[in-house]
Amino acid sequence: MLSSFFRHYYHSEMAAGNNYRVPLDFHERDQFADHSILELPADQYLMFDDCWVEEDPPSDASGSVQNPVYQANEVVESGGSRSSHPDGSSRTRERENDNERREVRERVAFRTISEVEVLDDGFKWRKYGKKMVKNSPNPRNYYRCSVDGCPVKKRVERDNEDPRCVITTYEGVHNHQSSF
DNA sequence: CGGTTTTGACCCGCGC
DNA sequence: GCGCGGGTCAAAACCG
Repeated sequence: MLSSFFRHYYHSEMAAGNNYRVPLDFHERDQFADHSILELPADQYLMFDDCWVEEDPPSDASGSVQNPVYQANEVVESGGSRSSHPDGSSRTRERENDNERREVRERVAFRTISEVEVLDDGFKWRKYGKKMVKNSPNPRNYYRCSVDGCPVKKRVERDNEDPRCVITTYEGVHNHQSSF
């Protein structure tokens, strides 16, 4: 399940007064351009359906929660069954037997209005690559969680159209706590 | 000195 | 097979 780092991400960003736009159904596409985008004001919380159940539940979510949003797909192992998805917002991609290449892979992408490219989300990241992307003057940066054995990766790039935005994509689930 | 960044090379899947 | 796009490796440079 998506875990606490998303929350940290949001909290830190909200503290900074930023707005979010969350792409839906992200994992189906390769480009961001086609995504349907949900915008939310900085004072609203997001909730990824089952994601923040573990540790410190909803003291914060209590209020208005906007529904959201996004949840990525195939998962597995380790968390045990994923709950089926409530509102049909997410894709269920039935890949029938995909050759057991099941790694834990969950992906979430955020588009954030921010001057800074790397936002502090409570985790330590080590950069391992940088690429120029097609149709964009901006490079894309690849990061891996510094904690050893942790499979989480993230990629950061500045939005092509609307350079005020930074697109951050997280992939995977941390196997440890954040440093907060 | 240990961890991180940099950066070109490499690798892999896909379409032609 | 080849080229292209996207993702990763790894060695050297860098930095606290």
